[in-house]
Amino acid sequence: MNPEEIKPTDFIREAVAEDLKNGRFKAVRTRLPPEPNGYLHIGHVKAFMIDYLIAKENGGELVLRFDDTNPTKEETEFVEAIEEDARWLGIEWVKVTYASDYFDLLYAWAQKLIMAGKAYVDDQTAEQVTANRGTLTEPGKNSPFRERDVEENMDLLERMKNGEFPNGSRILRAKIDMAHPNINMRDPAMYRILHEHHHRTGDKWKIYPLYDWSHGQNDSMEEITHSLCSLEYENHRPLYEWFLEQLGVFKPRQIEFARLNMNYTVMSKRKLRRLVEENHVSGWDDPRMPTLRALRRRGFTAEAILDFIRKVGVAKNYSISDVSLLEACVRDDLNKNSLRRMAVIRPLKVVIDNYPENQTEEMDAVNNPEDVNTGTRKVPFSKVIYIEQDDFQEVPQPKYYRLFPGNEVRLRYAYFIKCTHVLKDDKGEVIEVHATYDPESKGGNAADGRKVKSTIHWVSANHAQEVEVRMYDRLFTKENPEEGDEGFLGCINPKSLEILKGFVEPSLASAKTGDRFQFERLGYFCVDIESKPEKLVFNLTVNLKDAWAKIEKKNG
RNA sequence: UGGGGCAUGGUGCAACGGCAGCACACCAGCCUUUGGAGCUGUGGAUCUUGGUUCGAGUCCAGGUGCCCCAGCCA
Repeated sequence: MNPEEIKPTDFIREAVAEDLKNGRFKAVRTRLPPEPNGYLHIGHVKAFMIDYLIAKENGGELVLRFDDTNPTKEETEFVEAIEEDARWLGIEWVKVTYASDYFDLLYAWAQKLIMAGKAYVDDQTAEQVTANRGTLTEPGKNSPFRERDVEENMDLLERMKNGEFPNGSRILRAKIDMAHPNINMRDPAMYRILHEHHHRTGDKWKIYPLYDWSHGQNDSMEEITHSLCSLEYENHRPLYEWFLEQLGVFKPRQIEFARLNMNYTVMSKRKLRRLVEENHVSGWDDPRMPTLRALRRRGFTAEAILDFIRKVGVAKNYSISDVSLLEACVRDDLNKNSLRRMAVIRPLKVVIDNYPENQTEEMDAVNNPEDVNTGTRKVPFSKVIYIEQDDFQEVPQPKYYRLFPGNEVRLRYAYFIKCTHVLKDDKGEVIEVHATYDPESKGGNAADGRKVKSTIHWVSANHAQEVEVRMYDRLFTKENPEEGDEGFLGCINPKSLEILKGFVEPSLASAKTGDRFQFERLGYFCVDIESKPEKLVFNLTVNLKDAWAKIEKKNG
């Protein structure tokens, strides 16, 4: 599926269509404004797709603009990572720009505002500025420096720029209204002094613009028509528009939507960073993380993620999407598109007593029942096989119809077998199951037409390859990890990673990093980046739906 | 208590004054060489109180609940 096939309708698309119809804008240009200070996660995808698709659907353009106004936090490393992740999603842009590309012009615009008496240099300390801002219910107080004349303001700003003053000693502020009910309008800061090296402009600048003074102006300079952002910027829209009106420049339209939240995970950069830095996960690409690199490593496809984003929709409601919808999307994609293989991840040995000692047969197995074009393969069968521990019960629970003493089941693509007896160790654990097979049932159907209730998967002990299987579960045990006293670190799921040694059929020997398969009756798996030909490593992407697990749960 | 925003099944999103619908989840059945997939079906929602209207989830008024804003972060 191509991203452009995803065409939902929503209030933003309606607004854009209206703007085109009534002539407010003649074409559509949107921008993607990531701050290069972290890796992209699934929450970003929603915003990215809104920006990308709305431009695309309207025959417009998307600009990828890195919001690099804070040199203390941003790094080039993230610029590359973000571009790579966005490309993986299939997003296309007409050009890459940086907020820092516009520092010179922006400075000139600030001077323009000073000349118009709309901005001033404030010498108050940060504490004083805060104290004089007022509160939610009380108005603020004017700064004693608010009425400085134009010449002095121009001179001071120039000297701030040249590095004559230490960090924090002065700021440039817009002159609006200290009594405004919207706190963002109480003479917001435009420039702060920061003697910092910038990843692109080096040491040229000693002052850096703040978001409110940079973003809208950059939008205007690039003639962005629709500046789409999350709900928390709704309070900033009056300021966004004020600057543009004072300047008398091209005025884009800002529209806000609810960002993506998901249960059983955390999305904030700060929290994700803690997970990494405190070693709760192995890194930014640990398959349990919600980052795009992690999801990719885990085996999620871009198509599945895009499908999820489409199904989640766009609205202004604060909402928390269900991670099970994401899982449903990836199952849906992988069901249609992944090759089936047999693997046993919790092995139990089965000896077929009446099968010839040194015989091997090659069984025909379907590669993907959802896509006959993928053909078949051969799977070796012999006297000793492994089956899943779950597929045998010495004393069967109600409704359990897999293997148990006296019961007959089908070995997928092989024979019917019937359990005769078991061998146990000192502790009474079943360590070996014995069975007999029906030679007349080769391929999986009995000559006399009798039926079995269950089909189980298997691998031939002598032919199987031992592999590592990493079973993942949700990183947190609580739907909302942020709530409660212990915080998100207090509800990390101790079983979010389980490393198993399993056996896979021989055809998997040549599997390469990134290859995806369905291990029949278990789930979808992806070859990990740490996999080597002599030691294959598979990650669980998502399990198959498990009807038996539900019955078991109901049974208690 | 100032300002801005949002309230529809369990979750997310539709319905633009005219039979409240879709997806995921849930439940039941059919089918099945994956207890997968597929197919069929059931149940379940308009925050509240008034008003306008032949008719209100939608319009109006009041109430309630939740989210955002007092960084020289974005």
